[in-house]
Amino acid sequence: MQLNSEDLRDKIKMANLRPTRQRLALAELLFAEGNRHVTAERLHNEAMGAGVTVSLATIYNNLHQFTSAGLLREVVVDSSRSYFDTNVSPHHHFFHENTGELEDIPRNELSVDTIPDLPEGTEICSVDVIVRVTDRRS
Amino acid sequence: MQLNSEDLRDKIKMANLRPTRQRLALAELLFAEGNRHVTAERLHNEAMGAGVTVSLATIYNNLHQFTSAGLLREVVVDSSRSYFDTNVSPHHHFFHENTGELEDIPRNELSVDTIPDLPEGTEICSVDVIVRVTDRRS
DNA sequence: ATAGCTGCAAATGCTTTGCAAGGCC
DNA sequence: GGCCTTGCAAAGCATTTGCAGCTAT
Repeated sequence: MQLNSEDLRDKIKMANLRPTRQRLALAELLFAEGNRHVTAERLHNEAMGAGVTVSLATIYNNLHQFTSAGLLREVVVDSSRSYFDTNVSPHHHFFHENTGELEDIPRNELSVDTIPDLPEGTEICSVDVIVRVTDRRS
Repeated sequence: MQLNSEDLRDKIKMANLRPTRQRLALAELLFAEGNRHVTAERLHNEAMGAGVTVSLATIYNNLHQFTSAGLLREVVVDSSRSYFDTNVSPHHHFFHENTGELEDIPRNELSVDTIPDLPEGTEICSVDVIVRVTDRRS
């Protein structure tokens, strides 16, 4: 999944968002190649490193706008940080407790077999599985 | 699982913690009857309501001490709040997105069947499944 | 032109910390 | 007495908000 500037522009337009300088730069970092899992802070650092001037507030704005548009998915793994995943298809995660890194579990490698009876009057919104791992002998 | 004051005192002593007034009161609220899922704020409110003077800092101290002692388990479901579960045996959860309520999934009603290949050099720390539900038609 | 974006700084909300006073053994 | 606990207020952090100025269309 390799996207060029044109593709990114389209992707943003289809989400009814304006292709501003900052937004394009963030989209580039997020979607240009393969799947990514980022925190707001990390993305901010990357943007700065890439010579793009973006404020942290704008990072948050855009991450949430992308999420609303279905271009990103928010993953809750750590109560102190928010992670955003560029892979929006249903799948689960490994979370490295040591490094704070998030990694996809290939779709075919994990599935939830029995679906429990739901509480009265509710419907499933999503099923999230997080396999927390640590370095061996730590 | 009905515990009286003596049982609670023992439980606390076994965790190498002192049975102070606040700690006993919190243990009472948490462990006296059945399983519970609480946030620090909720527990604080309950304590106040029960006429027990406890500061929020002490609530956090004790929740973490109980957690370290294996009497509680922290569950990450919402990036803005921490939940503590009095059920420390392995099990999964329903999370009501509307109410912020956490509920156990009976052990036999959900299991993860295929275990994925772990990343190199890591070992499983825990497997957390959260079934997020919303009220029907919301 | 105008509706949407952006940056900054201030505000927020949950959680943690520092430290003096108090309580358990 | 000594050490663990507590409470308060202040600090910390990630995230959000208000608002004036900027920018796509």
